[in-house]
Amino acid sequence: MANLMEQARAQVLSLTQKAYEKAAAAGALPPGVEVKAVVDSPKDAKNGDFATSFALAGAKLMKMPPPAVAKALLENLDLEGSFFQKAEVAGPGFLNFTFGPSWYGEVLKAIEAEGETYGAINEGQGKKVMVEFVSANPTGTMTIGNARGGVLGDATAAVLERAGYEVWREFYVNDAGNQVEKFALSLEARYIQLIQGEDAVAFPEDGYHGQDIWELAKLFRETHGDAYLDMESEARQEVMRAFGLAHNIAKMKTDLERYGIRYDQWFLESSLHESGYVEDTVKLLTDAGHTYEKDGALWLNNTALGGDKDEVLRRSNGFYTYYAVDIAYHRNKFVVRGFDKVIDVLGADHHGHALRFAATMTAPALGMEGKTLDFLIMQLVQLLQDGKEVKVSKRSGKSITLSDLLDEISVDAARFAFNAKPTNHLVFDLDLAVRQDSENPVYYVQYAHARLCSLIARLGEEGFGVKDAGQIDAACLTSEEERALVKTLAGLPEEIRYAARAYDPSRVGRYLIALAGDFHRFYSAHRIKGEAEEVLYARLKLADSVRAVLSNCLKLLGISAPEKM
RNA sequence: GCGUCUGUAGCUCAGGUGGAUAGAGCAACUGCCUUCUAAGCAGUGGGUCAGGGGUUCGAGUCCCUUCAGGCGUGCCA
Repeated sequence: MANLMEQARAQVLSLTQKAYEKAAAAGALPPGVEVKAVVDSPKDAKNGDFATSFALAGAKLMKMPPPAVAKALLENLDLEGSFFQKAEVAGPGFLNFTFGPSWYGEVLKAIEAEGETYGAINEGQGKKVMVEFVSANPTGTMTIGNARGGVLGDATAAVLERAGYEVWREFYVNDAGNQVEKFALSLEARYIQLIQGEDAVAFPEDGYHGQDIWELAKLFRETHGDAYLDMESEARQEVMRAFGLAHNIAKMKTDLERYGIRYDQWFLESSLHESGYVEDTVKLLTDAGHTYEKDGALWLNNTALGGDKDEVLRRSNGFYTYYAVDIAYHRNKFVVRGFDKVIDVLGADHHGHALRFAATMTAPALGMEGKTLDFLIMQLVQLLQDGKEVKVSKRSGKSITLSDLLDEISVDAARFAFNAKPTNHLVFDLDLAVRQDSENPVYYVQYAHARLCSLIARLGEEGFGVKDAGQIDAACLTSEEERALVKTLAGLPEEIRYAARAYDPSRVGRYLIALAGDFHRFYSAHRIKGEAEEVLYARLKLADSVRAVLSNCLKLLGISAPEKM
């Protein structure tokens, strides 16, 4: 798991520190000064591959002008045995370092040695982390918002795996509670209306008005006929609820699999009720003095735990609230199943809940000390079609569903587009996503991969196979385009680290665009076929490394890497 | 009101712990295919980083404040 960027950065720091000590010993700089220096990668390639602000940061303490400090450092700098072949003073006092050929060779060796797992780091150290995402209500179909949540959750999980965590993907199925009752009532009403006409029975005021309920009722009638018409309402609702849930859950599984998402577990909310775990959890909080009774309901004293308001746990009608069940569910995740870290991917309409809930989880009675619960809150998706906003609303039944979307655009395009930004407000332009041309960045990246495959195959036909990294001469890779390409390749492990820390897989998407861009520029500026053999083999190896990394990262995001386009 | 997210090019967005001349894609315009895939490349134009203060060698980035917008603030989930 080589992270050559990190190693190089550390080298700059230690080389500079040694140079300072040597200069101080020689009397060129004042001794004993501790400098908090920063090493970064200059935007402009003219300023080298790495730069340190050591002289700028230390100048004041040393009571010398920054360029003079930098000059003294440079005079005492020894690059022997390092990745660097050159250092110079520039600008207001930066010390700039330039890579030598050995470093380029090392990068290609690392990619070859690690193959499909190149970029992997061990930040997670095998810790168990659960990513819970989508968890759409089984009372309806999945929306564009779920499409985004699906990609965000799945790609975050993938990035965490690459960062060394043991990841579990989970879908929480809300197959109990108020919404499910409304769902059953709505289905029942539609069923009766189908048989006896729309005026036969009133549709529940706060029921689900969507077309999908009609279709579900029709399906029920096709399966069971009119036999349930004369049944007692309560029993009929129970049958219809079970029928509707089973159908919708199966549909969600199918749609998500089509979208490239597979879960380790579909966790049923009802199981928490059936096992008595909700009741036990509430009792735990009550015994610990976190609750009180008011107006016939049982309340959680959440303000005492740091929340902004109290929450009802058990309603006056005796039913537990979603809030109570959610506490039980999270206790199950951490205490029963032993996850060290849990990430919940939620829509922005849940962020108030997330803040309150985080406060609740600090209650010592729940036994979650040392555990981490993080929320990944995404802003809602704004859908554009024909340049106008399409309102997404489940209640009106007018939403565009995930399966509608996948009928329009490819899984690759959808996954790339929804992974374009971290969690903030996202504008999804349907017309743009549908277009299969260069305006769509996914094709820019895939095209680079296809181009490479074709190029390597063509050379192979002519007898030029890709050589081992140890057998090529990396010193041939001297042009600006080649150097930029290798540097981008070397940056993947760092990119994975940042993406994993920030739960931001969109970084990988942007990395792919950058890498594809570097390759296209290289391809336009240089040729491989027909060059002198040393150069040909070095460039061919570079090309093959780029191909491997593009494929690797595309697959990480659940996007295909086509060999032809 | 309070909480929270957001405000960077005409549009959509990047900009680790503060660093050199604020970037990319799209859109507009101009070039480049007898040579490994033109779904590509090169170039031109485009900015009060929402406004105002502050911190310092140095601020899009940190602090304070004002303004504008999304979401939340249910005995819903």
